[in-house]
Amino acid sequence: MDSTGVDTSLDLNLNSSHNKATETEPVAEFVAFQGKELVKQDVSVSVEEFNRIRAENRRLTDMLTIVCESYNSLQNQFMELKNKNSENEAGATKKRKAEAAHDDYAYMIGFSGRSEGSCSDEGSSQRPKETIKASNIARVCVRTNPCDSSLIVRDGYQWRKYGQKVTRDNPSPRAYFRCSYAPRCPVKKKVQRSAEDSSILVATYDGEHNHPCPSPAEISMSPSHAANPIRPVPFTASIEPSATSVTLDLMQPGFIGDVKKSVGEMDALEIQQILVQQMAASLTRDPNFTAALAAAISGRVLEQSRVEKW
DNA sequence: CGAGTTTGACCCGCGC
DNA sequence: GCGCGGGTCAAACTCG
Repeated sequence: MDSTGVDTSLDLNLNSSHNKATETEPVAEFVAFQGKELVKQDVSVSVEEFNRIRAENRRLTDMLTIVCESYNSLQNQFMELKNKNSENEAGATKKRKAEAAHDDYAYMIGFSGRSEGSCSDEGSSQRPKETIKASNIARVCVRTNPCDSSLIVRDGYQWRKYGQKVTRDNPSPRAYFRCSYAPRCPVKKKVQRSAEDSSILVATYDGEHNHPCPSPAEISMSPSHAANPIRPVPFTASIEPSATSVTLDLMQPGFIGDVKKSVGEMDALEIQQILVQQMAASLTRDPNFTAALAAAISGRVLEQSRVEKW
């Protein structure tokens, strides 16, 4: 937190004013004067501090209001899409186009999970090979900088790219990754930009890791990560100042189970609760977010105090 | 020099 | 049976 800098500078100013007084005033007068002055200074500093905290509190409240409004708007969009999707499912053909529409729906809400047979629409169109293998498919989307063309989704695991392909329904290439942390880990990951919004990366995880998450030390020991360091916490919130991307915390207790559950099986309240929990947990636990928030707030406070001085 | 990435070729399942 | 498209392989290449 940089906000301590504000207090330090204030203290230094106060001290310097006292020093000036001691140089010019006789001792007796100074003692009496300093007594009153100290009380005055304390009160004014306290009031200043109080006002500062009140302003900070007001700003944080405003920010919270904005976040809540954004969340509500997203929630409304999600409900609309959900309704639309249920209508589509009622009269939908089992062609790939319908499947793609369902995928877009999954993209919009940020994640989707499918357990085998839970999605009647997709289950029939899946290849048998996939149906057998894909007992645990989770989809995660991550908003990234549109200028950034790399198909890298930082989730804390070590991935080795083994292929890339341009698919028919999406102009952007799809990258194929295997978990390289454990030699026999069966997990695969496909990463592709959303066809509708190129700033959204859609990662599809296939399978379950048969090993514990890499520890921070192990991640940092890895040469590839030393060159391109990633945050070692799996699926944690990641907020980049340039891109302002938020990744849902999929390793939260209770979330994995929900990911495995089909979206259709989750009721609105359940989804809402999960989203709220994930948003709150992701924001509060991420040190980058708290640091960025602190920097922004302290920056504004400093700017305002400078303006007030003028 | 080793590990990771790129990319064209190949394999396999599905739909017609 | 054939063509299409997604997924995987593996040699060449890159980078630290």
